[in-house]
Amino acid sequence: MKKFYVTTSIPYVNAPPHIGFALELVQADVLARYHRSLKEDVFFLTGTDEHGAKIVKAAKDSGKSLDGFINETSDRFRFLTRALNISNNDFIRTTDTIRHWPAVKKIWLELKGKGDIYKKKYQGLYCIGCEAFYLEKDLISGKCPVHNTKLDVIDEENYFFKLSKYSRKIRKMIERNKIRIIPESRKNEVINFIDEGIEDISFSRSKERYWGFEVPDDKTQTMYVWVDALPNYISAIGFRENYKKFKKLWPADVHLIGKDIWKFHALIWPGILLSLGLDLPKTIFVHGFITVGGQKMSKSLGNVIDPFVLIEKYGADPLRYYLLREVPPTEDGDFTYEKFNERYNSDLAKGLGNLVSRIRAMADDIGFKKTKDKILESKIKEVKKNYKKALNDFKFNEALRLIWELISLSDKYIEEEKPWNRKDNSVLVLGSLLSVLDNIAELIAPFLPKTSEMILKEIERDKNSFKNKRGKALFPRI
RNA sequence: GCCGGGGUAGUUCAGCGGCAGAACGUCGCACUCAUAAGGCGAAAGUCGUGGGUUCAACUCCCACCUCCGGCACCA
Repeated sequence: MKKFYVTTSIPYVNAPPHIGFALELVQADVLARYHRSLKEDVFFLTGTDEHGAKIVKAAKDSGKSLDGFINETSDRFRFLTRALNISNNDFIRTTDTIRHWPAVKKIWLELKGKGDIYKKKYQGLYCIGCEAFYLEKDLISGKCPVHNTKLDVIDEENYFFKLSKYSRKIRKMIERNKIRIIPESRKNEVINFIDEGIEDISFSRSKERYWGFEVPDDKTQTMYVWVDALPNYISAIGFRENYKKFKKLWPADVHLIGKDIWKFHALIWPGILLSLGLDLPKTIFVHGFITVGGQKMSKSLGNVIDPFVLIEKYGADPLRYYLLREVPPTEDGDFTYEKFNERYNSDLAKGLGNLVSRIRAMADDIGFKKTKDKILESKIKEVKKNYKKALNDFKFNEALRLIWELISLSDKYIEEEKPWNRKDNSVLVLGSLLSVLDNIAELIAPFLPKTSEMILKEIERDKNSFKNKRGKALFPRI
């Protein structure tokens, strides 16, 4: 049985989830559900990233205990997967000392054993307010861009990972599509980046300044985010722990990732894997951000879109539909309530919802005879072929567009055949239409799982009559 | 500054040598099974600007204008 291992990034729990992460979850979910429908053995992982100075600060600001804060925020992400009807098989947390920590520790020791981790003096400009290091070029007239204060020059010894040792090999793998990068345009970006010179990367911080796992055999240092967070993709599937599971699932088929941190996934992560002697992920899919009315979402602008509010009001499927149809898969996409309402009304209420409703009502009144219409069936075949191609290329919006062509054709067919005239062929026309609905339900299942089920239930039939009472509208007009 | 991607209908975008396309929105017509939904039709574009190549350019080449992204240790 073919396996399919798909992951999302693990969002940082310094703030509750916003609609941007909902996008990533939903995209990953379509892939997972689609590959399950192909009878592949799918494993879909998501989780949360919970270490770091910013988390400690966010917890302090919230007045909660650190544990309370991270548990609560991580739970919000877990709830989001439920609310969005995400079919993930697992949820990993980087503070998990049973599943995650042993793997990270082993990774550290193996990397060190390979001679790829070494100590080096590091000098940096540190802002106490931000609890972060700054580069000279990011300063505003020599001061912290956030606090406008002088920075401390800090000398410390950290552990570094020999990323430079692997950069040529990584470049080659990316260039030859051994790691396939979607969209293709990003490929140049990382190759360029590598060509500008790759330095070794710091894998630890001093304990006072960074909250995380302690470096083995060094009580003064904690592990820095890269060596802690990136390995979630293997710690969750039993790296050096559950040999059978790991062997089956690794390498990942797709890592979904936002455009802000994708480069680390294409660079540091392969570096770690090469050092460990493991295969590299097959595909890195990079999505864009959600803007709101063309503006970046931010707390200070007060325009952050809370996915829970939309789900509460309209349900998961309308939000899933919007994210998958309106947002270009690998570009930034815009969210406004106007656009959301427009999509909802024109595509879901007046399109799919109305089609189901009119077919069901007529079939109920007039009757139907199970059959297939040649023209409709050939369109279904064509749509299925292109749909498959679209999904292989991660073109979620295109796949949906194709399904909606089928919906539109069905409406035309009804108009031409006018089954409400109760002609001799009306029962055949309605039978054909019910067959189309079966297919539509199947095709939308990865995108709108709940709606798919509802359609199937709505048209569930037994020879000449329906089993169920006519339901209410799938998508009431807004 | 260097590298890369865009600028096509009111809007979002597709097309990338051979009569400018789709969807949504707008307007009109006819219908009534359906969620006042669906169908048919129309209006709507100097394809960023200027030059060049070609029988033919939105498409190829050059220059320019303009918007956006990347140029690592916040994640």
